[in-house]
Amino acid sequence: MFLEQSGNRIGFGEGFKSMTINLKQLSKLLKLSPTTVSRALADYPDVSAKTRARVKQMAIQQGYQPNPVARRLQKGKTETIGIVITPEQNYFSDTFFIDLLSGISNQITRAGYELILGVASDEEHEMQSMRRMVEGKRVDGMILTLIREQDPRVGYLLDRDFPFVLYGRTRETRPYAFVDMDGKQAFEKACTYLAGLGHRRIALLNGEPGFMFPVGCREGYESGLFLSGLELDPDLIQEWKHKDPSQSSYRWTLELFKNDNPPTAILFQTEVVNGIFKGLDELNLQPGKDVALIGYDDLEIARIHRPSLSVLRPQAREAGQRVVNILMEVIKGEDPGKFQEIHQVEMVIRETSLPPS
Amino acid sequence: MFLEQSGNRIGFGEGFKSMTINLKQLSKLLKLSPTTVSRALADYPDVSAKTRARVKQMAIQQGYQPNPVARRLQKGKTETIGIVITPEQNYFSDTFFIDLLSGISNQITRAGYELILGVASDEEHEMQSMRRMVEGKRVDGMILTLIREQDPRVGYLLDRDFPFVLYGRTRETRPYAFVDMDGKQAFEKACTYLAGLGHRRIALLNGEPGFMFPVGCREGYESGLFLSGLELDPDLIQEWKHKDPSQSSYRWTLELFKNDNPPTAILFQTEVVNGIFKGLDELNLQPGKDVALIGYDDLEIARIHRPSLSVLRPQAREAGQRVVNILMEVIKGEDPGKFQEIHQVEMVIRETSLPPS
DNA sequence: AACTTTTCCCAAAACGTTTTGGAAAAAGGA
DNA sequence: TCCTTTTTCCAAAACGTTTTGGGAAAAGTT
Repeated sequence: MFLEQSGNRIGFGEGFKSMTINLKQLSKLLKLSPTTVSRALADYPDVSAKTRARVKQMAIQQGYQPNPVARRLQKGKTETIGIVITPEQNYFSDTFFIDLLSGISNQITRAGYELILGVASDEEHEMQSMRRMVEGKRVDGMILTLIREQDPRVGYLLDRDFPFVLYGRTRETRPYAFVDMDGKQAFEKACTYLAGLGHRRIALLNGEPGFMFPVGCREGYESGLFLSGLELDPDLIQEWKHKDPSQSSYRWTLELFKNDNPPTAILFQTEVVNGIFKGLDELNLQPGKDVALIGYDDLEIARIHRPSLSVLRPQAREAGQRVVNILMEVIKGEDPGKFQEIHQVEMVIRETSLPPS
Repeated sequence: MFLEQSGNRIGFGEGFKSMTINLKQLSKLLKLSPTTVSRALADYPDVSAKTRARVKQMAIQQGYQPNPVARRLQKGKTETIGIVITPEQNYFSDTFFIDLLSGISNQITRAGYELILGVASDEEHEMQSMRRMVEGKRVDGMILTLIREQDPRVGYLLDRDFPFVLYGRTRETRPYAFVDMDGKQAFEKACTYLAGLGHRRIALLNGEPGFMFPVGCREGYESGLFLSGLELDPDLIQEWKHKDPSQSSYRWTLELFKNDNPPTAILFQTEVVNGIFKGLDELNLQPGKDVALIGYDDLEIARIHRPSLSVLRPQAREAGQRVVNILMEVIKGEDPGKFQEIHQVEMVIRETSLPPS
C-alpha cells in the first residue's frame, strides 16, 4: 500500500532538499542493523571495538548526524531551554545581560541543547510566552531573569513542578534553584570603602521597587553604613524608574543636592550613570573630584568615561554558565533546593572613588 | 513483549511529570479514532460539523495541545528559525536591534514557529553556530543580520539551497531575499536637508568598512552633496571602529575640527553620539548651535539629551516582521529573488539641526 | 429496488531515532 | 565433547503526530 521508504524525497514546492543521510541508509551502507549503528555511535559496550570504529568512520565520512527531532520524540525530551526577555525594561540592552546570555547560550550548545527565545513587551506577554513554552511542551526547562519581589512566574512553575532556574531571587518559601549576585555584599563593600575614605554622606540611587535586586542593594548599603558607624538619612535614598532610567536619575541627582547637607558620594547602577553625569555637570560638580561615584556593572561607558568610573563588577558570563549547569541537574530530577548560589562581586577601583575634598 | 502504551509515565528520577493529555487518550475519551480527532482539529472537511465541534470542545476542556516534537517529525519540518548574534560588535545592545528581534520573535510565534538563538563571540563561531543549526537539521530557515560586504554565510547558504533572509544586503550576484533599510536615501535626505539650511561643510562619521551598511550611508552622503551642489572633501569623512565606538568617534570628532575649514554639521550613527558629544564638549562647541547633528537610529539618548538629537528613524519592528513573513515564503519554496525589500527611513527633526550660525 | 454518489470515519503507515529483550555465535570450562 | 558463559548483533516496539487510501453508512438518483 505504501512506497518503500526512500530516504531523501524530492521536494514538491519545497525549497530545501536535504542532502543528509539518515540512520537507515547509513546502516544499509555498513550492512548492519540500525540498532547496532545507533549503539555503536553511542558507545554502548555491546558492540565490538572493530565495528564501532568502522561505524564511526563511515558516519564521519558520510556526514551523518542523527535527526534531533526524531531523537527528541524517542527520548521524550525537547532538548530545549526557554528564556523570555522584555526589552521594554531597558535591561536587555545592558552588556551585562548580553554576557549572561552569552554564557547561557554557549553552555546550552555544549550540552547539545537549544535555546529558544521569547520577546515579550510586558509582564502579561512575558507570562503568556512562558506558558506557551511550558504547556506547549516546547522546552525542558526555563531560565528566568529580571526577577520581581512577588514573581508569579515562580509560583506558576513550582505549582506544576516544571524545571527552572532563576538568575536572581524572589520572595518564595518553597525551595527553588537560583544563581544570584551578592548585591548586598557588593553594596556593603562599596559603602564601607567610601566611608573608609572619609565620606560621611553617602547616597544611594537605587533601582525601581518591585524588583528583587534593589532590595539587596539597599540592605548592603544600610549594612555598610552601620558597619562604618554612619547614620541612615532617608533623604539620601532615591529610586529611578525602569521606564526612563536616564531622565529619572538625572532628576534625582539634582534633588539630592538640594539637601542642606548634600552627599559627597553616590552609589547606583551603572545603567543610569548618564543621568547622574548630566545632573552633576549641571550643578558644576566634577565626578570623582567633588562627588565620589561607584556604579554596579562594568559597562563600556564606565571604562571609557574620563574620569573612568569605579564599579562593582558581576561576572555575568560565569553566572550564565552556572545557571545552565544547574538547570541540567534540575531537569535530571535533582532537588532544586540544593542549588542556591550567591556569587561574589568584585570591586574595581578607578578614578571616581577618591576621598572627599 | 511490550507494555501497552500508558500515556503518562511515572518519572524515575525525572523532575517533571507531564500532566498533559495526548492524541490517543483524547480520542479514547471521545470514542473516536486518533485520525478523526486529528483531522477534526485541523478543520478537514471530511469530518462532520457536529463531531468537529465535539472534538474541539473536549480538546479545550482537556487542555490538549499536539506535541510539537511529534508533529515536526511527521511533517518533516522543525518549525524553527535560527538567528546568530555577535555581542562583540556592540550592535546587539542597540535598541534598534532589540526592536528588530522583537518583530522577528512575535511574527515567528504567530506562525507557530520557534526562534532559536545562537550567541557567537566572533566571525568563526558565528559560522560554526550557523552550521550546527543548518547541518544538524535544527532549523528550517536562517535570519542573518550585521551583513558584511563579502559575507561567507550567504554563499554557504546559497550553495546548499537553504532558506534564509538577510536583514541588510551583501555583494552577491546570485539572487537572495533581503529586507534592508534605505540608508542611502536616508543619508541623502539628511544631507540635502542640512545643505538646504545653508550648511556647506558637512562631515560624515561612518561605520566600519567591511560591513555593508556604511556603503549605503556614504553613497547617500555623496549623492546628497552632489544634489546640493557641494563638493566632496575626503577630510570630512571618517570611520569609527566597532571595537570601541565611543572612543574612536570621540577621537575623530577632535580630528575633524583640526581642519582649517571645519564642518558645521555631522552625519553619523546614533550609536556613537556619546563620543561626539564628548568631543564637542571638549572643543567648547555646542551641539545643535555650533554644529548641526543628525544621527541614524532613534535611540533613547537621542530623545533624552538636551538638546534632543535629530535622527533618521528606521522602523526596525516592521522590518523584523517582514523578514519573517518573507522567510516563511522562501521555506514554502518561493523564489527568494522575488523578495528584495528596501524600506524607507523617516527623518525626525529635533533640536540639533539648525542652520549654521 | 437497485444503483450511484456523498458523507463520515478509521486502520495502518510513516517520520527517524532509541530502547527492549532476546538470539546466534564465539569463547570458556568440565 | 557437551554445557555454560560471554560477546556481538538485531527485529520489533515505542515516542505522538499526520497522511494515505480506503470503506461503511447515509443520502440521492433512476
